[in-house]
Amino acid sequence: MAGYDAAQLQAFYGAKEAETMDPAAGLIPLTASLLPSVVANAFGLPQFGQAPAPPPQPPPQQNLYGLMANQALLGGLSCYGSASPYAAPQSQPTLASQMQGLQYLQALSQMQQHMQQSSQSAAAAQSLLAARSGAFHAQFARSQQPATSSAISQPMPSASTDTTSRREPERAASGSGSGTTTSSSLTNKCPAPSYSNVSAPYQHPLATLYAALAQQQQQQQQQQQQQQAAAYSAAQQASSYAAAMQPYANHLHAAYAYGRPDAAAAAAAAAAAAAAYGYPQAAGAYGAGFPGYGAAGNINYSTALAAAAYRPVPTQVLPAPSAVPQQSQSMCDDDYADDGSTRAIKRPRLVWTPQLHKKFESAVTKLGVEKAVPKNIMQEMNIDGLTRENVASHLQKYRMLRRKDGGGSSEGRDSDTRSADTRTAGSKRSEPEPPSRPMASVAAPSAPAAGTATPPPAPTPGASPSTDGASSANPSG
DNA sequence: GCACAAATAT
DNA sequence: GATATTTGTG
Repeated sequence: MAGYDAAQLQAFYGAKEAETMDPAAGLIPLTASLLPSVVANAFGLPQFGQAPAPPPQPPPQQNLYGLMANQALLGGLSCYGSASPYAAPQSQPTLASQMQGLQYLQALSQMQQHMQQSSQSAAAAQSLLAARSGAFHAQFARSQQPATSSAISQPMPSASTDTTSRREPERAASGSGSGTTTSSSLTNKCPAPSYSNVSAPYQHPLATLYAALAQQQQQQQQQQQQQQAAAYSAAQQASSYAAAMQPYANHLHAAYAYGRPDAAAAAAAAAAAAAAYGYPQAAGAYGAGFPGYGAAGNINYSTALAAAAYRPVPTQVLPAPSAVPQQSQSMCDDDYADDGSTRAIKRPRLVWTPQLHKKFESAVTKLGVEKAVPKNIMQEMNIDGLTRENVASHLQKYRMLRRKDGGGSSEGRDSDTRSADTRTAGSKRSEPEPPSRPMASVAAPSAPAAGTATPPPAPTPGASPSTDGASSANPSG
């Protein structure tokens, strides 16, 4: 968010809220400093600093969301509905005619307080989160004995009682594992439709996941900085594609970074999550195992982990496509087109982590150049929530890089398999290109053995029920 | 419906 | 600008 100098703003707008501002902050968010005074002036309302202190928020209930959702970690998450704790308090019955404006100001005040408190108490909150998460996880594991889904994908039961209508990823219909997958799609990023019983803020489904990855990234960066220095240079020479993919090694999309650079909080959350869910933190999620970084020989690949690398935490599922979700509070504005229509639901941005990319590469290599089409790759990868579009997009980039790379070495594999069979509509641009090289990075195609043999180093947390129900569906088998 | 490339969004 | 999603075309 753009910051504005408080002094300048006050000088310019004649704001009288100096006392209420936090001088330490220096930069005051526009929404927290400028708007209140403007609104107040416009409506002839009391100034920000004169407004009665907002009532203390009721402590979050010991519900499932409360356990997992740490307010300190939710600063930037955009999925706040009207029931958000940041919403205007409903308890100032006087001055009815001015209440709306007043409440608005109070809401802003609260929001600012939250922002400040969040950053200050992040560490403390984390320890609490860790403790509670651990306790909860054990408890949940006990109550979910026959759970079919993984602890990663289902760290907590849905807050909504309606679990019958869930929106399967489109690939489910494409035949692979329809009905066998237990997790949700990437699109399930919205909170429960009913906030009535949820006092704690909604946790972004991807938050825990990416937080965990962030933690892993931090640890590994420290551990591997030295190795990478040497390995990376060597890898670059070996494969320009690997070099092109370098950003993956450290990539944590900002969109999922809680909206603010609170790395400490994220890391702490990751630690808590890792502890609670038995993430193999040592099994590098970033960098390690990514071909081209020297650790190729030691893939230490985990299907569950790879899946977790992007799979959301399905705290809630969307209504079935048939029942077009009305513009209810259950929907995030960010999920829809700007026109506000419920028609277009934006797909959450998928980050292709090194693991994910590795699996992608393995699938491509295994399938061969000819059969490496989005659908096949998707099935081969057998990752929950991954859509054909995701794969297609990545494949597009993958091919482009390969081409750009000069398409040198041809590992060939079964390139001879080229037959019209798979070339349904594609005969057109089957590029007379050279066989294509498997990307030196693929180096160890057999290592992960991706789709077929998955049994990876199970996290083996005493609590977590299973590594991943996904292992169930093995489409192309 | 699928694959692909280009356009668009973040 | 890089990366991912969406759209248009065959």
